[in-house]
Amino acid sequence: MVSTHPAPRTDARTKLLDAALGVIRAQGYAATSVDELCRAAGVTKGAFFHHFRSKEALAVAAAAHFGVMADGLYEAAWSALPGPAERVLGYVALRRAIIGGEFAAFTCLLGTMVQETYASSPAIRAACEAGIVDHAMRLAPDIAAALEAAGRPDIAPESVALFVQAVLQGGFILAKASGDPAAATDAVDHLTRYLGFLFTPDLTEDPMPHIATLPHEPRAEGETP
Amino acid sequence: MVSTHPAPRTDARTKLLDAALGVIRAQGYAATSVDELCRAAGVTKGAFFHHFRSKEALAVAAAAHFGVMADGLYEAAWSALPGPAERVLGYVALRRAIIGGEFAAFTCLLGTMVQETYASSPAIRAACEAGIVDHAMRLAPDIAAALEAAGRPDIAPESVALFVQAVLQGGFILAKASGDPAAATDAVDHLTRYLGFLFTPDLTEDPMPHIATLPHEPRAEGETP
DNA sequence: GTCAACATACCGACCGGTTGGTCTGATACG
DNA sequence: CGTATCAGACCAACCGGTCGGTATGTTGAC
Repeated sequence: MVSTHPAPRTDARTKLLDAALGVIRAQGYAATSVDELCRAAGVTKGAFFHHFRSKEALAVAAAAHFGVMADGLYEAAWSALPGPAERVLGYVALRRAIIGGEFAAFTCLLGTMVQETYASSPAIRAACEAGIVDHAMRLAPDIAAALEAAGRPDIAPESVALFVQAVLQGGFILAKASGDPAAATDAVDHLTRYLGFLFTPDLTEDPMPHIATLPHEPRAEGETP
Repeated sequence: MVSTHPAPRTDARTKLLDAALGVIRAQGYAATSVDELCRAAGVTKGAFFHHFRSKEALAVAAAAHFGVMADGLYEAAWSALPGPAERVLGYVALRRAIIGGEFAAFTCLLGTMVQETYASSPAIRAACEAGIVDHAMRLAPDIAAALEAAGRPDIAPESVALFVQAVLQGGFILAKASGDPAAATDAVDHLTRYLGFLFTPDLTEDPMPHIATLPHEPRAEGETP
Protein backbone atom coordinates (compact mmCIF):
# COMPACT_ATOMS: atom_id res chain seq x y z
CA MET A 1 0.00 0.00 0.00
CA VAL A 2 2.88 2.37 0.76
CA SER A 3 4.68 1.68 -2.51
CA THR A 4 3.82 3.29 -5.84
CA HIS A 5 1.78 1.55 -8.54
CA PRO A 6 2.84 -2.09 -8.41
CA ALA A 7 2.34 -3.64 -11.83
CA PRO A 8 -0.95 -3.00 -13.63
CA ARG A 9 -0.45 -4.80 -16.92
CA THR A 10 -3.26 -2.95 -18.64
CA ASP A 11 -5.62 -2.39 -15.70
CA ALA A 12 -8.29 -5.07 -15.90
CA ARG A 13 -10.20 -3.31 -13.14
CA THR A 14 -10.97 -0.21 -15.19
CA LYS A 15 -11.81 -2.28 -18.25
CA LEU A 16 -14.30 -4.28 -16.19
CA LEU A 17 -15.88 -1.16 -14.75
CA ASP A 18 -16.23 0.48 -18.15
CA ALA A 19 -17.68 -2.68 -19.66
CA ALA A 20 -20.11 -3.00 -16.76
CA LEU A 21 -21.63 0.44 -17.46
CA GLY A 22 -22.68 -0.56 -20.95
CA VAL A 23 -23.61 -4.19 -20.42
CA ILE A 24 -25.63 -3.73 -17.23
CA ARG A 25 -27.51 -0.74 -18.63
CA ALA A 26 -28.46 -2.83 -21.65
CA GLN A 27 -29.31 -6.12 -19.94
CA GLY A 28 -29.86 -5.37 -16.28
CA TYR A 29 -27.82 -6.57 -13.32
CA ALA A 30 -29.26 -10.01 -12.66
CA ALA A 31 -29.35 -10.95 -16.34
CA THR A 32 -25.67 -10.14 -16.78
CA SER A 33 -23.30 -12.98 -15.89
CA VAL A 34 -19.76 -12.60 -14.66
CA ASP A 35 -18.49 -14.49 -17.70
CA GLU A 36 -20.34 -12.06 -19.97
CA LEU A 37 -18.79 -9.11 -18.18
CA CYS A 38 -15.33 -10.63 -18.56
CA ARG A 39 -15.88 -11.27 -22.24
CA ALA A 40 -17.06 -7.68 -22.82
CA ALA A 41 -14.04 -6.33 -20.96
CA GLY A 42 -11.59 -8.68 -22.68
CA VAL A 43 -10.49 -10.08 -19.35
CA THR A 44 -10.55 -13.46 -17.67
CA LYS A 45 -12.53 -14.61 -14.70
CA GLY A 46 -9.39 -14.80 -12.64
CA ALA A 47 -8.84 -11.10 -13.13
CA PHE A 48 -12.45 -10.38 -12.18
CA PHE A 49 -12.25 -12.08 -8.82
CA HIS A 50 -8.80 -10.72 -8.19
CA HIS A 51 -10.19 -7.16 -8.25
CA PHE A 52 -13.69 -7.76 -6.87
CA ARG A 53 -14.73 -9.99 -4.01
CA SER A 54 -18.02 -10.77 -5.73
CA LYS A 55 -20.36 -9.75 -8.48
CA GLU A 56 -22.14 -7.56 -5.93
CA ALA A 57 -18.87 -5.77 -5.12
CA LEU A 58 -18.39 -4.96 -8.79
CA ALA A 59 -21.89 -3.49 -8.91
CA VAL A 60 -21.10 -1.20 -5.98
CA ALA A 61 -17.85 -0.10 -7.62
CA ALA A 62 -19.62 0.41 -10.94
CA ALA A 63 -22.18 2.65 -9.26
CA ALA A 64 -19.41 4.83 -7.87
CA HIS A 65 -17.64 4.78 -11.25
CA PHE A 66 -20.84 5.93 -12.95
CA GLY A 67 -21.36 8.69 -10.40
CA VAL A 68 -17.89 10.13 -10.96
CA MET A 69 -18.34 9.96 -14.73
CA ALA A 70 -21.75 11.63 -14.65
CA ASP A 71 -20.68 14.39 -12.27
CA GLY A 72 -17.64 15.20 -14.36
CA LEU A 73 -19.61 15.28 -17.58
CA TYR A 74 -22.03 17.97 -16.52
CA GLU A 75 -20.13 20.06 -14.01
CA ALA A 76 -18.26 22.27 -16.46
CA ALA A 77 -21.33 22.73 -18.66
CA TRP A 78 -23.64 24.33 -16.16
CA SER A 79 -21.23 26.12 -13.83
CA ALA A 80 -20.28 28.53 -16.65
CA LEU A 81 -23.79 29.97 -17.06
CA PRO A 82 -24.66 33.41 -15.57
CA GLY A 83 -27.59 33.05 -13.16
CA PRO A 84 -28.98 30.25 -10.95
CA ALA A 85 -32.15 29.71 -13.00
CA GLU A 86 -30.12 29.63 -16.22
CA ARG A 87 -27.74 27.06 -14.74
CA VAL A 88 -30.59 24.79 -13.66
CA LEU A 89 -32.36 25.07 -17.01
CA GLY A 90 -29.00 24.67 -18.72
CA TYR A 91 -28.40 21.41 -16.89
CA VAL A 92 -31.80 20.10 -17.93
CA ALA A 93 -31.20 21.21 -21.52
CA LEU A 94 -27.90 19.35 -21.51
CA ARG A 95 -29.52 16.18 -20.21
CA ARG A 96 -32.13 16.56 -22.95
CA ALA A 97 -29.53 17.06 -25.65
CA ILE A 98 -27.72 13.87 -24.67
CA ILE A 99 -30.82 11.70 -25.10
CA GLY A 100 -30.78 9.73 -28.35
CA GLY A 101 -29.13 6.77 -30.01
CA GLU A 102 -28.30 3.68 -27.99
CA PHE A 103 -30.19 3.39 -24.71
CA ALA A 104 -27.11 2.14 -22.90
CA ALA A 105 -25.38 5.40 -23.79
CA PHE A 106 -27.76 7.87 -22.14
CA THR A 107 -29.82 6.00 -19.51
CA CYS A 108 -28.88 5.80 -15.85
CA LEU A 109 -27.04 2.79 -14.45
CA LEU A 110 -28.14 3.64 -10.91
CA GLY A 111 -31.83 3.77 -11.70
CA THR A 112 -31.60 0.52 -13.62
CA MET A 113 -29.70 -1.35 -10.92
CA VAL A 114 -31.63 -0.12 -7.92
CA GLN A 115 -34.91 -1.41 -9.32
CA GLU A 116 -33.53 -4.94 -9.38
CA THR A 117 -31.59 -4.91 -6.15
CA TYR A 118 -33.28 -2.58 -3.65
CA ALA A 119 -34.72 -5.52 -1.73
CA SER A 120 -31.96 -8.09 -2.16
CA SER A 121 -28.73 -6.13 -1.85
CA PRO A 122 -28.45 -3.34 0.72
CA ALA A 123 -24.94 -2.51 -0.49
CA ILE A 124 -25.98 -1.88 -4.10
CA ARG A 125 -29.10 -0.03 -3.03
CA ALA A 126 -27.05 2.32 -0.83
CA ALA A 127 -24.50 2.92 -3.57
CA CYS A 128 -27.25 3.81 -6.04
CA GLU A 129 -28.97 6.09 -3.56
CA ALA A 130 -25.74 7.91 -2.82
CA GLY A 131 -24.97 8.37 -6.50
CA ILE A 132 -28.41 9.71 -7.36
CA VAL A 133 -28.81 11.96 -4.33
CA ASP A 134 -25.27 13.37 -4.50
CA HIS A 135 -25.70 14.16 -8.17
CA ALA A 136 -29.14 15.71 -7.61
CA MET A 137 -27.91 17.88 -4.75
CA ARG A 138 -25.41 19.67 -6.97
CA LEU A 139 -28.42 21.55 -8.35
CA ALA A 140 -29.90 22.39 -4.95
CA PRO A 141 -28.03 25.69 -4.28
CA ASP A 142 -28.94 27.11 -7.69
CA ILE A 143 -32.52 25.94 -7.34
CA ALA A 144 -32.69 27.57 -3.91
CA ALA A 145 -31.43 30.88 -5.33
CA ALA A 146 -33.80 30.75 -8.30
CA LEU A 147 -36.76 29.95 -6.05
CA GLU A 148 -35.84 32.82 -3.74
CA ALA A 149 -35.55 35.24 -6.67
CA ALA A 150 -39.00 34.18 -7.87
CA GLY A 151 -40.51 34.73 -4.44
CA ARG A 152 -41.17 31.09 -3.65
CA PRO A 153 -39.50 30.37 -0.30
CA ASP A 154 -42.23 27.81 0.45
CA ILE A 155 -40.85 25.18 -1.92
CA ALA A 156 -37.96 22.99 -0.72
CA PRO A 157 -35.09 23.20 -3.25
CA GLU A 158 -33.83 19.71 -2.39
CA SER A 159 -37.22 18.32 -3.28
CA VAL A 160 -37.12 20.05 -6.67
CA ALA A 161 -33.61 18.71 -7.28
CA LEU A 162 -34.80 15.16 -6.64
CA PHE A 163 -37.85 15.75 -8.84
CA VAL A 164 -35.54 16.58 -11.73
CA GLN A 165 -33.91 13.17 -11.35
CA ALA A 166 -37.28 11.47 -10.95
CA VAL A 167 -38.50 12.88 -14.27
CA LEU A 168 -35.32 11.76 -16.01
CA GLN A 169 -35.64 8.24 -14.58
CA GLY A 170 -39.29 8.05 -15.51
CA GLY A 171 -38.55 9.34 -18.99
CA PHE A 172 -35.96 6.61 -19.46
CA ILE A 173 -38.51 3.96 -18.52
CA LEU A 174 -41.01 5.31 -21.03
CA ALA A 175 -38.30 5.46 -23.67
CA LYS A 176 -37.30 1.85 -23.05
CA ALA A 177 -40.94 0.76 -23.10
CA SER A 178 -41.70 2.48 -26.38
CA GLY A 179 -38.30 1.83 -27.93
CA ASP A 180 -38.09 5.54 -28.71
CA PRO A 181 -35.77 8.03 -26.98
CA ALA A 182 -38.25 10.78 -27.88
CA ALA A 183 -40.46 9.59 -25.03
CA ALA A 184 -37.72 10.73 -22.65
CA THR A 185 -37.27 14.13 -24.28
CA ASP A 186 -41.04 14.68 -24.09
CA ALA A 187 -40.88 14.17 -20.34
CA VAL A 188 -37.92 16.52 -20.05
CA ASP A 189 -39.86 19.18 -21.96
CA HIS A 190 -42.62 19.09 -19.36
CA LEU A 191 -40.00 19.31 -16.65
CA THR A 192 -38.54 22.37 -18.33
CA ARG A 193 -41.95 24.05 -18.45
CA TYR A 194 -42.53 23.24 -14.78
CA LEU A 195 -39.22 24.78 -13.79
CA GLY A 196 -40.13 27.77 -15.94
CA PHE A 197 -43.33 28.19 -13.91
CA LEU A 198 -41.44 27.88 -10.65
CA PHE A 199 -38.75 30.37 -11.60
CA THR A 200 -41.09 33.00 -13.02
CA PRO A 201 -42.16 35.63 -10.43
CA ASP A 202 -45.66 37.15 -10.17
CA LEU A 203 -47.55 34.05 -11.27
CA THR A 204 -50.79 35.15 -9.57
CA GLU A 205 -50.90 32.35 -6.99
CA ASP A 206 -49.48 28.90 -6.48
CA PRO A 207 -52.25 26.68 -7.80
CA MET A 208 -51.31 23.95 -5.34
CA PRO A 209 -54.51 24.16 -3.16
CA HIS A 210 -56.42 23.45 -6.37
CA ILE A 211 -56.14 19.74 -5.59
CA ALA A 212 -59.23 17.58 -5.76
CA THR A 213 -60.49 15.93 -2.60
CA LEU A 214 -58.72 12.68 -1.84
CA PRO A 215 -60.74 9.50 -2.26
CA HIS A 216 -58.54 7.96 0.44
CA GLU A 217 -56.90 9.54 3.46
CA PRO A 218 -53.17 10.19 2.89
CA ARG A 219 -51.00 8.33 5.37
CA ALA A 220 -48.39 9.77 7.72
CA GLU A 221 -45.10 10.20 5.94
CA GLY A 222 -41.42 9.86 6.86
CA GLU A 223 -38.61 12.32 6.32
CA THR A 224 -37.30 13.47 2.96
CA PRO A 225 -33.82 11.98 2.33
CA MET B 1 -61.10 -21.26 -26.17
CA VAL B 2 -64.74 -21.59 -27.27
CA SER B 3 -65.83 -23.96 -24.50
CA THR B 4 -66.65 -22.87 -20.96
CA HIS B 5 -64.27 -23.47 -18.07
CA PRO B 6 -63.31 -27.14 -18.36
CA ALA B 7 -62.04 -28.28 -14.98
CA PRO B 8 -59.90 -25.78 -13.04
CA ARG B 9 -59.08 -27.63 -9.84
CA THR B 10 -58.20 -24.41 -8.04
CA ASP B 11 -56.90 -22.43 -11.02
CA ALA B 12 -53.14 -22.59 -10.84
CA ARG B 13 -52.92 -20.05 -13.63
CA THR B 14 -54.48 -17.24 -11.62
CA LYS B 15 -52.47 -18.16 -8.54
CA LEU B 16 -49.26 -17.96 -10.58
CA LEU B 17 -50.22 -14.61 -12.07
CA ASP B 18 -51.09 -13.13 -8.68
CA ALA B 19 -47.90 -14.45 -7.13
CA ALA B 20 -45.87 -13.06 -10.03
CA LEU B 21 -47.12 -9.52 -9.39
CA GLY B 22 -45.69 -9.48 -5.89
CA VAL B 23 -42.53 -11.50 -6.37
CA ILE B 24 -41.35 -9.84 -9.58
CA ARG B 25 -42.03 -6.37 -8.23
CA ALA B 26 -39.91 -7.18 -5.18
CA GLN B 27 -37.05 -9.04 -6.86
CA GLY B 28 -37.13 -8.16 -10.52
CA TYR B 29 -37.80 -10.46 -13.45
CA ALA B 30 -34.39 -12.03 -14.07
CA ALA B 31 -33.70 -12.61 -10.38
CA THR B 32 -36.97 -14.48 -9.94
CA SER B 33 -36.78 -18.17 -10.79
CA VAL B 34 -39.61 -20.34 -12.00
CA ASP B 35 -39.24 -22.55 -8.91
CA GLU B 36 -39.59 -19.50 -6.69
CA LEU B 37 -42.72 -18.42 -8.52
CA CYS B 38 -44.20 -21.89 -8.12
CA ARG B 39 -43.38 -21.93 -4.43
CA ALA B 40 -44.97 -18.51 -3.91
CA ALA B 41 -48.10 -19.59 -5.76
CA GLY B 42 -48.29 -22.96 -3.99
CA VAL B 43 -48.12 -24.78 -7.30
CA THR B 44 -45.79 -27.26 -8.96
CA LYS B 45 -43.58 -26.82 -11.97
CA GLY B 46 -45.82 -29.09 -13.94
CA ALA B 47 -48.69 -26.66 -13.51
CA PHE B 48 -46.48 -23.75 -14.49
CA PHE B 49 -45.44 -25.20 -17.83
CA HIS B 50 -48.90 -26.50 -18.47
CA HIS B 51 -50.29 -22.94 -18.46
CA PHE B 52 -47.29 -21.05 -19.83
CA ARG B 53 -44.99 -22.02 -22.67
CA SER B 54 -42.05 -20.33 -20.96
CA LYS B 55 -41.05 -17.93 -18.23
CA GLU B 56 -41.23 -15.16 -20.81
CA ALA B 57 -44.84 -16.10 -21.64
CA LEU B 58 -45.75 -15.79 -17.97
CA ALA B 59 -44.20 -12.32 -17.89
CA VAL B 60 -46.30 -11.23 -20.85
CA ALA B 61 -49.45 -12.62 -19.22
CA ALA B 62 -48.52 -11.00 -15.90
CA ALA B 63 -48.16 -7.63 -17.62
CA ALA B 64 -51.68 -7.97 -19.04
CA HIS B 65 -52.95 -9.16 -15.66
CA PHE B 66 -51.40 -6.11 -13.99
CA GLY B 67 -52.90 -3.78 -16.55
CA VAL B 68 -56.40 -5.10 -16.00
CA MET B 69 -56.00 -4.89 -12.23
CA ALA B 70 -54.65 -1.33 -12.33
CA ASP B 71 -57.30 -0.08 -14.73
CA GLY B 72 -60.09 -1.56 -12.65
CA LEU B 73 -58.73 -0.11 -9.43
CA TYR B 74 -58.77 3.49 -10.56
CA GLU B 75 -61.57 3.70 -13.08
CA ALA B 76 -64.46 4.04 -10.66
CA ALA B 77 -62.58 6.49 -8.44
CA TRP B 78 -61.95 9.20 -10.98
CA SER B 79 -64.90 8.86 -13.31
CA ALA B 80 -67.25 9.99 -10.53
CA LEU B 81 -65.69 13.44 -10.15
CA PRO B 82 -67.40 16.51 -11.69
CA GLY B 83 -65.00 18.25 -14.11
CA PRO B 84 -62.10 17.12 -16.30
CA ALA B 85 -59.42 18.91 -14.26
CA GLU B 86 -60.86 17.50 -11.04
CA ARG B 87 -60.82 13.99 -12.46
CA VAL B 88 -57.20 14.27 -13.53
CA LEU B 89 -56.11 15.73 -10.20
CA GLY B 90 -58.28 13.16 -8.45
CA TYR B 91 -56.49 10.34 -10.25
CA VAL B 92 -53.12 11.73 -9.22
CA ALA B 93 -54.32 12.18 -5.64
CA LEU B 94 -55.48 8.56 -5.59
CA ARG B 95 -52.11 7.35 -6.86
CA ARG B 96 -50.48 9.43 -4.16
CA ALA B 97 -52.73 8.07 -1.44
CA ILE B 98 -51.86 4.50 -2.35
CA ILE B 99 -48.13 5.04 -1.91
CA GLY B 100 -46.82 3.63 1.35
CA GLY B 101 -46.01 0.36 3.07
CA GLU B 102 -44.49 -2.49 1.08
CA PHE B 103 -42.90 -1.45 -2.22
CA ALA B 104 -44.30 -4.47 -4.00
CA ALA B 105 -47.79 -3.26 -3.14
CA PHE B 106 -47.72 0.13 -4.83
CA THR B 107 -44.94 0.13 -7.44
CA CYS B 108 -45.46 -0.70 -11.09
CA LEU B 109 -44.75 -4.17 -12.47
CA LEU B 110 -44.51 -2.84 -16.01
CA GLY B 111 -41.90 -0.21 -15.24
CA THR B 112 -39.86 -2.73 -13.28
CA MET B 113 -39.95 -5.42 -15.95
CA VAL B 114 -39.37 -3.24 -18.97
CA GLN B 115 -36.09 -1.93 -17.58
CA GLU B 116 -34.69 -5.45 -17.47
CA THR B 117 -36.13 -6.79 -20.69
CA TYR B 118 -36.44 -3.97 -23.21
CA ALA B 119 -33.38 -5.17 -25.09
CA SER B 120 -33.64 -8.92 -24.61
CA SER B 121 -37.34 -9.69 -24.93
CA PRO B 122 -39.43 -7.87 -27.54
CA ALA B 123 -42.59 -9.64 -26.35
CA ILE B 124 -42.27 -8.45 -22.75
CA ARG B 125 -41.26 -4.97 -23.86
CA ALA B 126 -44.32 -4.68 -26.08
CA ALA B 127 -46.63 -5.95 -23.33
CA CYS B 128 -45.23 -3.39 -20.89
CA GLU B 129 -45.53 -0.58 -23.39
CA ALA B 130 -49.13 -1.49 -24.15
CA GLY B 131 -50.03 -1.62 -20.46
CA ILE B 132 -48.44 1.72 -19.64
CA VAL B 133 -49.67 3.59 -22.70
CA ASP B 134 -53.21 2.20 -22.53
CA HIS B 135 -53.46 3.12 -18.87
CA ALA B 136 -52.01 6.58 -19.47
CA MET B 137 -54.37 7.31 -22.34
CA ARG B 138 -57.42 6.91 -20.14
CA LEU B 139 -56.54 10.35 -18.79
CA ALA B 140 -56.02 11.94 -22.20
CA PRO B 141 -59.62 13.06 -22.91
CA ASP B 142 -59.96 14.77 -19.52
CA ILE B 143 -56.54 16.36 -19.88
CA ALA B 144 -57.51 17.62 -23.32
CA ALA B 145 -60.70 19.18 -21.94
CA ALA B 146 -58.91 20.75 -18.98
CA LEU B 147 -56.20 22.15 -21.23
CA GLU B 148 -58.80 23.61 -23.56
CA ALA B 149 -60.69 25.19 -20.68
CA ALA B 150 -57.45 26.79 -19.48
CA GLY B 151 -56.72 28.17 -22.93
CA ARG B 152 -53.74 25.96 -23.68
CA PRO B 153 -54.43 24.27 -27.00
CA ASP B 154 -50.69 24.28 -27.74
CA ILE B 155 -49.94 21.44 -25.33
CA ALA B 156 -50.53 17.84 -26.49
CA PRO B 157 -52.77 16.07 -23.95
CA GLU B 158 -51.28 12.64 -24.76
CA SER B 159 -47.88 13.96 -23.86
CA VAL B 160 -49.16 15.20 -20.50
CA ALA B 161 -50.79 11.83 -19.85
CA LEU B 162 -47.50 10.04 -20.46
CA PHE B 163 -45.70 12.58 -18.30
CA VAL B 164 -47.96 11.64 -15.39
CA GLN B 165 -46.81 8.03 -15.72
CA ALA B 166 -43.19 9.10 -16.11
CA VAL B 167 -43.28 11.00 -12.82
CA LEU B 168 -44.83 8.04 -11.05
CA GLN B 169 -42.20 5.67 -12.45
CA GLY B 170 -39.40 8.03 -11.52
CA GLY B 171 -40.84 8.51 -8.06
CA PHE B 172 -40.87 4.76 -7.53
CA ILE B 173 -37.19 4.55 -8.46
CA LEU B 174 -36.30 7.28 -5.98
CA ALA B 175 -38.38 5.57 -3.33
CA LYS B 176 -36.65 2.24 -3.90
CA ALA B 177 -33.25 3.93 -3.85
CA SER B 178 -33.88 5.75 -0.59
CA GLY B 179 -35.92 2.99 0.97
CA ASP B 180 -38.61 5.56 1.70
CA PRO B 181 -42.01 5.76 -0.04
CA ALA B 182 -42.09 9.49 0.82
CA ALA B 183 -39.63 10.08 -2.03
CA ALA B 184 -42.40 9.00 -4.41
CA THR B 185 -45.07 11.20 -2.81
CA ASP B 186 -42.70 14.18 -3.04
CA ALA B 187 -42.44 13.64 -6.78
CA VAL B 188 -46.21 13.33 -7.08
CA ASP B 189 -46.63 16.63 -5.23
CA HIS B 190 -44.53 18.41 -7.83
CA LEU B 191 -46.58 16.74 -10.53
CA THR B 192 -49.76 18.00 -8.88
CA ARG B 193 -48.43 21.54 -8.80
CA TYR B 194 -47.42 21.32 -12.46
CA LEU B 195 -50.90 20.16 -13.45
CA GLY B 196 -52.28 22.99 -11.34
CA PHE B 197 -50.22 25.46 -13.37
CA LEU B 198 -51.38 23.91 -16.63
CA PHE B 199 -55.05 23.89 -15.69
CA THR B 200 -55.15 27.45 -14.32
CA PRO B 201 -56.14 30.06 -16.94
CA ASP B 202 -54.64 33.54 -17.22
CA LEU B 203 -51.14 32.58 -16.10
CA THR B 204 -49.51 35.62 -17.81
CA GLU B 205 -47.54 33.61 -20.39
CA ASP B 206 -46.24 30.12 -20.86
CA PRO B 207 -42.67 30.41 -19.55
CA MET B 208 -41.50 27.72 -21.98
CA PRO B 209 -39.29 30.02 -24.17
CA HIS B 210 -37.41 30.82 -20.98
CA ILE B 211 -35.11 27.86 -21.74
CA ALA B 212 -31.37 28.34 -21.59
CA THR B 213 -29.34 27.93 -24.76
CA LEU B 214 -28.51 24.33 -25.51
CA PRO B 215 -24.86 23.34 -25.19
CA HIS B 216 -25.52 20.70 -27.86
CA GLU B 217 -27.86 20.72 -30.83
CA PRO B 218 -30.95 18.62 -30.20
CA ARG B 219 -31.24 15.79 -32.68
CA ALA B 220 -34.09 15.00 -35.02
CA GLU B 221 -36.77 13.03 -33.22
CA GLY B 222 -39.17 10.25 -34.11
CA GLU B 223 -42.88 10.09 -33.47
CA THR B 224 -44.57 10.19 -30.09
CA PRO B 225 -46.08 6.77 -29.34
C1' DG C 1 24.85 -5.53 -9.11
C1' DT C 2 22.61 -9.54 -8.16
C1' DC C 3 19.75 -12.68 -6.26
C1' DA C 4 16.56 -14.54 -2.84
C1' DA C 5 12.18 -13.27 -0.88
C1' DC C 6 8.01 -11.41 -1.49
C1' DA C 7 3.81 -8.87 -3.47
C1' DT C 8 0.68 -7.96 -7.07
C1' DA C 9 -1.77 -9.07 -11.34
C1' DC C 10 -3.62 -12.30 -13.87
C1' DC C 11 -4.95 -17.06 -16.00
C1' DG C 12 -8.39 -20.70 -16.86
C1' DA C 13 -9.80 -25.42 -15.40
C1' DC C 14 -12.89 -26.73 -12.19
C1' DC C 15 -16.84 -27.24 -8.61
C1' DG C 16 -21.32 -27.63 -6.47
C1' DG C 17 -25.58 -25.69 -6.91
C1' DT C 18 -29.32 -23.55 -9.63
C1' DT C 19 -31.68 -22.57 -13.93
C1' DG C 20 -35.37 -22.90 -17.46
C1' DG C 21 -37.47 -26.50 -19.51
C1' DT C 22 -39.02 -31.69 -20.52
C1' DC C 23 -41.29 -35.94 -19.72
C1' DT C 24 -43.90 -39.60 -17.80
C1' DG C 25 -47.66 -40.32 -15.26
C1' DA C 26 -51.54 -39.69 -11.84
C1' DT C 27 -56.08 -37.65 -10.91
C1' DA C 28 -60.53 -35.88 -11.64
C1' DC C 29 -64.41 -34.68 -14.33
C1' DG C 30 -67.73 -35.17 -18.27
C1' DC D 1 -62.52 -43.53 -22.08
C1' DG D 2 -60.92 -38.75 -23.26
C1' DT D 3 -59.26 -34.72 -22.12
C1' DA D 4 -57.75 -30.92 -19.23
C1' DT D 5 -55.22 -30.23 -14.99
C1' DC D 6 -51.84 -31.02 -12.55
C1' DA D 7 -47.52 -33.72 -9.92
C1' DG D 8 -42.66 -34.05 -9.51
C1' DA D 9 -38.42 -36.65 -11.03
C1' DC D 10 -35.18 -35.47 -14.24
C1' DC D 11 -31.78 -33.05 -17.49
C1' DA D 12 -28.26 -30.30 -19.83
C1' DA D 13 -26.63 -25.75 -19.62
C1' DC D 14 -25.18 -22.24 -17.01
C1' DC D 15 -24.25 -19.73 -12.71
C1' DG D 16 -21.13 -17.38 -9.17
C1' DG D 17 -17.16 -18.44 -7.04
C1' DT D 18 -12.60 -21.19 -5.94
C1' DC D 19 -8.01 -22.58 -6.57
C1' DG D 20 -3.42 -23.93 -8.01
C1' DG D 21 -0.38 -21.89 -10.91
C1' DT D 22 2.40 -18.28 -13.72
C1' DA D 23 4.23 -13.77 -15.10
C1' DT D 24 6.03 -9.49 -13.71
C1' DG D 25 7.43 -6.49 -10.84
C1' DT D 26 9.69 -4.36 -6.13
C1' DT D 27 12.70 -4.63 -2.17
C1' DG D 28 16.70 -5.10 0.51
C1' DA D 29 20.70 -7.91 2.29
C1' DC D 30 25.21 -8.78 0.85
